[in-house]
Amino acid sequence: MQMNLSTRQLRAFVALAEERSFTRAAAQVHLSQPAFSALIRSLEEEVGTRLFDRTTRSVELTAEGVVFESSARRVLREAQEALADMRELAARRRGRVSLAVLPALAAGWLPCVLARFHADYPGIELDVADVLSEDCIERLRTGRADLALAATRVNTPELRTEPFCSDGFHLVCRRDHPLAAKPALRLADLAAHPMIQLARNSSVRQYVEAAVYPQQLQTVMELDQLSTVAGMVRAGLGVSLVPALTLFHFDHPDLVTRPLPARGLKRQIFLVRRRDRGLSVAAQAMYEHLMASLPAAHASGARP
Amino acid sequence: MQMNLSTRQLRAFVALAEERSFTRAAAQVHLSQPAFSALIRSLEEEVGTRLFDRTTRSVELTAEGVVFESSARRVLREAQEALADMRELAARRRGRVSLAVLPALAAGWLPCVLARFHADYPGIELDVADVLSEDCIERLRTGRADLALAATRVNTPELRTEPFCSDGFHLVCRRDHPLAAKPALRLADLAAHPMIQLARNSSVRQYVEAAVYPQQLQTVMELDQLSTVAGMVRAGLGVSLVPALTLFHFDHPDLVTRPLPARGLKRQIFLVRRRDRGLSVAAQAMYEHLMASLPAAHASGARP
DNA sequence: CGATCTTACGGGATTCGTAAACATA
DNA sequence: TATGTTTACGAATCCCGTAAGATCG
Repeated sequence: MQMNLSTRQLRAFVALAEERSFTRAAAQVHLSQPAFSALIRSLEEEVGTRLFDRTTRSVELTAEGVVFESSARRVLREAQEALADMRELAARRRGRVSLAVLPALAAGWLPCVLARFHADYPGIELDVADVLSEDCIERLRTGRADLALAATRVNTPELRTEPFCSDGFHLVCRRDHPLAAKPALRLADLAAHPMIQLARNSSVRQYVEAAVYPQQLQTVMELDQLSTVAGMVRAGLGVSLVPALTLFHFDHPDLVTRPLPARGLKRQIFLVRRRDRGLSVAAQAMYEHLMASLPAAHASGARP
Repeated sequence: MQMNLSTRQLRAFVALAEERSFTRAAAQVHLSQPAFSALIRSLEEEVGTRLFDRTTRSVELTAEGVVFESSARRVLREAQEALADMRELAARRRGRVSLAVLPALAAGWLPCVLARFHADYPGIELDVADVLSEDCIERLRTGRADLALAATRVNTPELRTEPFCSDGFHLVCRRDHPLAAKPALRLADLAAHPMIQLARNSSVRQYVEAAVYPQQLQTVMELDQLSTVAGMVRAGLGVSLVPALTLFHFDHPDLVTRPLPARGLKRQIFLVRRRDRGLSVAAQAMYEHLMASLPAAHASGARP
């Protein structure tokens, strides 16, 4: 009892039920009248009974046709809606993208980028998690994120990593600090000065420690939030070393930021995605948009 | 943006979503694998986007495919249900017939007929109105009845009448009445005896009056219900003249029923239906069943 | 007789299955 | 290399439109 039914048959049926004329209904569905007649006949065979009583002068629904009409209209409408929904997704007029982005990028660089994305695709919902690298990866793994911008390279069978941008480090100190005016600033110059550091599990800290190794820095304090770091530096407790993308935190008249030579100390930002499944249409649009919006190599960070 | 979508495509989609393998899904829908592949491709083109991420090793729904799946399943299910319902109607396993039948037929003859009909088509609902001829016709005209068995011939552009059966008349009297034993009973013999009559708007009364015209009968009483007539006759108030199909009302030891000669006094029962619309499948089945169950010409009426 | 549905039929597009090519683990 | 999907292609089928036929008012 394998049946087949097409929306064309249903459209023809509905048209005929409305027009009560093969000729007019055929025109409505852009078919010759005999072809239309055959279409109705095929539907009646499928259904197993006559749906219309036709004489040369009048066309009327049979009792069975009346019963079928409501079903036919409902099925047709739902099919059309389903298809229209899919086409909206395909046309990127609707959809949803979930991002997991390092807080530094999320606060400084991302807002303008997403604003432009939203202007291009106003119907696509955005879900941004501004979390540390580790959490970014976890969200990707559990499917809560489509794309992640994180600082850790992941090479598992399920995740795919590609370089996104690199981020030079800058010294942050008070305007009156000796290093603020030193001509050729180098990493080694920092050893003599007390440092305000970020927490050990932050990617920034790991980059810094790796860069000076085996040398060690004088850590006067460990903090979680960069805005707190800014306050401490302003208070003269020490200097700090942060990626260029986070410099907007230190945009203050009392503070000076000075770039360090990129070689040796440069953190890499990666774009990570799942390997097993492709990107949704919306996520693909986001991917392309992100790739076209790479932050300037040594940018001082866009302000929100 | 004229779209077309067939249940075959939806079945293929659902099969592939379940099986996650073109080969297995193709087998499930009885298609060669390449043909199946083309079917999926056609659906994806219709929808406007990829629905499956396929590598040679794995087939998975895309994000869009996941969205489509629920719609596809719903549309497919509703289409199948609609078609199954129609086939049940066509197979006469379900349906509904509305009859309008003269009370005489409805009480005496119809029950056995409908019992057999119901045994043949247990899924078809029956709606019987046991009303007088006039009402039968009215129900037909307003669409509340599919078929009517009435005593009046109707020849309008909307109704079609065909003879169904004829019904001879019988005298009903008490066993001790003079007419009970009269050898050759004739219509003229009744003139001398007081009659219990039915109401003037009943078809029986009209037949009787027409048959004796221009002669007149002695009307001692007019009643609406035959069972009341039976009581009156038993009480010795008079005799009565009723169609054979109603004789079951007079099945009593004190009463005698005697047939009158059929010529001159015989009422015709007609089967009436609408002219504009055909019969539903169920009504057609009923029509054929009724035609095959014609009451015996001079039957004394089947007992319920 | 006229308007309208059905049947007949030839041409063209679609779809099928087999076989070969291609891709990934 | 083996499994499984896509491509290639000839054949069968289906579907369309034109033209002729049938039917009811």
